[in-house]
Amino acid sequence: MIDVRRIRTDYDTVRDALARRGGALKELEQVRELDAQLRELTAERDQIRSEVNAISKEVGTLRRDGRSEEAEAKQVESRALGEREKQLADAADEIGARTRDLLLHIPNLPSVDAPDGAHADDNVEIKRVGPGDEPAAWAEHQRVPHWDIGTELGILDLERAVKMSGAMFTMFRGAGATLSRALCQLALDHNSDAFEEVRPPTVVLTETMISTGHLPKFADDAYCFERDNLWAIPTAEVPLTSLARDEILDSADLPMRLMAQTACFRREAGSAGRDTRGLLRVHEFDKVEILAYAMPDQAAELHADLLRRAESLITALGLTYRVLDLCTGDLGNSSARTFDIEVYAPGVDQWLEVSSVSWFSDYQARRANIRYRVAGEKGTDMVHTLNGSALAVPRVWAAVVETHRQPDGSVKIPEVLLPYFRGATEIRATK
RNA sequence: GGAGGGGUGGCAGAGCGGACGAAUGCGACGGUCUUGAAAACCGUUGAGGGGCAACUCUCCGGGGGUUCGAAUCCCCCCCCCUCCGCCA
Repeated sequence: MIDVRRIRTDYDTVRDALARRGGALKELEQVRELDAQLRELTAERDQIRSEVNAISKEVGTLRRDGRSEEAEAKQVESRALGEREKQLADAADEIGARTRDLLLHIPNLPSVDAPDGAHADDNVEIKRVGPGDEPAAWAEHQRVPHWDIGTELGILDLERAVKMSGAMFTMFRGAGATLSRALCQLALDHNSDAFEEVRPPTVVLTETMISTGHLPKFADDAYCFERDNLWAIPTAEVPLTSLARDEILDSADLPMRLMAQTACFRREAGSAGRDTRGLLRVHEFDKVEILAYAMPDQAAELHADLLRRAESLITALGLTYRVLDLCTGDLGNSSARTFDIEVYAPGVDQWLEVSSVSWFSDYQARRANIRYRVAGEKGTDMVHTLNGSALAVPRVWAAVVETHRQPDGSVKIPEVLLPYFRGATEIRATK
């Protein structure tokens, strides 16, 4: 949520910032109008409440002194005020609810540093490591799509996954499952120097989904257990961000860094028919997420650190990648600035988004009511939240298998993963 | 799932219709004392909204109700504890 007070006091700046990402100007204007009404109503309501409170005190005194007739008269007076108060309160509640609902639908303001642009084509590539998608850089044996490699080596069983769960569900087998697990473990081990490992619930309440900005706007993208009013998380960002919900953190504990490996569930409602083959787009996948709560002046450095950490994993796996600075038009709803990491998968000849490293400023914190206090100082402020995928399994799995495929059809296991492979150094067909 | 007990400030814990934003204790902070510290003593100490301010409103798990007035009474829900049942 953006701050209503900013809408009140700095409307033009807010409007211009929002305009840069092409969003919700109508809602913004409505919020401004409703907020003005709301303040009038609550001021009047509070005035009446104040009178009622004063009268009630008098009634108490009069009754104690046995002057019940005078008390009676005061009660009648107060009763009349009470009716007016109720009208005002109802009106205020109604407008307050509408304001909040609008506010929940307004995206975050982009950072001044985020490049302008309308869609993905306008994202700015700021870095490229490895040969990229130069055709000459890749050998023939690396030009095999991962689903074929998976079948050849018996490490990917999509057919049976579909039998169990339907299209866009996956199953790794044998060394393929080991690879999946090894990737997660590598990511966790790699960040254990600074991040607390968490194993959160993967099914959460509606309120938890609202905090991160995944509801109410994007309900169609998530799986819902209607009978129990629970949602399957699309990313560990959801529970990890709610971990501190409604809490006031001590500045000494900031930045607070958390990481978690979880399954992630996505309905991919808008993308039927796209990337249907293989592991490029699936309904359930494992991911290691890294996340931080910070004070505003710590945020920039943390954002850079999260990106560095995500990059170094990709580098360690020997993959080619590029980093994009997302333009205002392509920014996620809650984000102020996002860097995407895309790895190049030679077998399918595609750049695959494997990590989004985002800074949410205080947008999520305001939704989730997460504040901090500086010891000895008065008052509290909203924290900033940041997060990124350290490693998302299926796409990285695909890129690893395609990149490291050998001329004889086997897949060489990257050195950093060897500790997790029980002595094996390559993946070969078992029969 | 069944029966009973409970949810109050950073923590512990009183209050069960008016003087309660809430006793008391602990903790924390400031001061006195001390070479320094401890102890003792004195004082301060929740969050949020509106208002230039004076000031005012809201919050005692959540929501609704009764009342001139609710932490206190009534209804619904949630959570925690104990016992029983079931169970990876």
